[in-house]
Amino acid sequence: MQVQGEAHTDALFHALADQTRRDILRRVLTREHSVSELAGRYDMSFAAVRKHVLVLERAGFVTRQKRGREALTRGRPETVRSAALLLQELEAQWRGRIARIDALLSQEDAPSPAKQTQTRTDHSKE
Amino acid sequence: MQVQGEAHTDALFHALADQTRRDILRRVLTREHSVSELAGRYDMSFAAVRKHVLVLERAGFVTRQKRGREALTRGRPETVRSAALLLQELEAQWRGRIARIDALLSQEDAPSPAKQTQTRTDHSKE
DNA sequence: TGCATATGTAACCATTTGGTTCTATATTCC
DNA sequence: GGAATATAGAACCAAATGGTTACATATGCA
Repeated sequence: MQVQGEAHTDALFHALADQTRRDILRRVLTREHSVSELAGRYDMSFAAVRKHVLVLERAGFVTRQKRGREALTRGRPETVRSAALLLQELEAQWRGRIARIDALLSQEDAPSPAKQTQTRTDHSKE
Repeated sequence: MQVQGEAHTDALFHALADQTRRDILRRVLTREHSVSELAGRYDMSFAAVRKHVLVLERAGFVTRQKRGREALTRGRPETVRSAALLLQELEAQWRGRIARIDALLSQEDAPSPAKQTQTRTDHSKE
């Protein structure tokens, strides 16, 4: 259970909001790559690719481990899963709304006690 | 079935990479809100909130519908789900790797032809 | 030892982002 | 009609982003 905080969530989705980084992440989830090996795949400098890897690392999507003169990068599937869970919670938010609507409807079907139905309710806050 | 393209995926995750936008999205998934109603909740100008809503709209997370003088914003759960699916595909990428490793291992268990086994692969963590 | 490779880091630059204020337009209501 | 409300949009600004080049350091190897 992590609770990581909103700033970390920002970092998570920011890291995913770039095609190159998503591509790197795909590769390193499949197997380890050194930065220069990754850099060879893209039409940009080594330094640019290294920065992308850093962004992924700060977000927790990859870990790096020095191995001789190279630094091997590998993806962390747990972090991918945690991001997926965040989105599933968002979906749940919506389902909650549907559930509330259903509840209201079945309440109407029922013999309805003297309860003044008052469906407006204006939840101006929350 | 969408296939939306990488630029759209950038927009999807970029939209999610901001706490205020995630919060707005949660609210409008629960029920419709006008922009000014949303603006009332945050410590920033109406114009700033309106821009956030625009970002969500361009990414396809919300739709807006003019209703008299106000523009009601509501969340689109399909888009949330499609983003969640993208992450699940990433996870699948990783599972594919595991499947390949398993295949290699069971190949070893088998009477193993003259194949030079080469178990390197270094699972240093996990 | 000395050279080639792999990485780390800094300085720099253009563009984008996330906010502001101000102004304009549309709609509701008295 | 005219005031109040809701949205739209422009101009502006500081900070972050995504790239570059240049240089420094560390490791492997002939």
